[in-house]
Amino acid sequence: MIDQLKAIEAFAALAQDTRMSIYRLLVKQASSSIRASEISERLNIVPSTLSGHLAILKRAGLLKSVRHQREIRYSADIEAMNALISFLLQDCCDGQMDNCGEILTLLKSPEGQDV
Amino acid sequence: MIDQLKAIEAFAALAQDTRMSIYRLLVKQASSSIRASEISERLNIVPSTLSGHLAILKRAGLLKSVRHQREIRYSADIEAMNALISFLLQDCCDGQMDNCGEILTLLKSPEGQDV
DNA sequence: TTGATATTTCGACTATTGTCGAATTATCGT
DNA sequence: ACGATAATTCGACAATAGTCGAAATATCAA
Repeated sequence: MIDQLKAIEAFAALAQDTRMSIYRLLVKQASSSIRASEISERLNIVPSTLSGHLAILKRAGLLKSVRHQREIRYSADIEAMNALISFLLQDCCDGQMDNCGEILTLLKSPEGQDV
Repeated sequence: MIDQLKAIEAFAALAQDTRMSIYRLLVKQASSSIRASEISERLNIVPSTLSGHLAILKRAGLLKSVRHQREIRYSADIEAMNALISFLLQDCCDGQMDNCGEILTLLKSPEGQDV
């Protein structure tokens, strides 16, 4: 299980508009990774700025990266998202998850739409 | 459904040690609320500092508060946590939630423990 | 090796954040 | 109305964060 420090680092990484956009772009693609330069073009972020944000997201454990020739390809780490959500829920209602039943019901539906 | 701006505000609220501790304390209690002064004592936060943090958490929609005589009682808004988690998952894997199946499996188990 | 492309590091700048003590506002009991 | 208690607002301070351009590093193609 993830600890509070690690969770805060991940939330901080997501609590910024540019980074959230990067992360969501990658989450959307799931397993298929994207070149840094393509992210730069698609979201209109200058390379040096992007590089900093990618480093923060990666240090927070939210992204994985693989060097592929001259490019570096990034992808979202879905397991990390998993761990983050679990952290939020872990002590929820002091273990009486019945109280949080609505969350589980919601999450079981495919789109995750609201009640 | 919550939008990115609102989600970022919530994540930013949670991305800070003192606030995360406050939030987790309240989430643990679920429905039962806690006096501000009690939070102050239990987490050792000076009142003015606590007040600022509570305001941030509340503006982010994560807390509810009720005045009760001279005291103000705070509680976690579980629906908001719900919405936040849904936001993270909403475009996950471009709707092919099969790819994120592990998350759902995990969340269906009572404690939310790791795989 | 040279030139081209992809990405990162560095330094500078401004803006935002977290903390506290002191003063203020709100509510109560008498 | 008065004094006591609960919580918030305000001002100051140091610390951190986000952005960019310029320079540096890494990898490839010829």
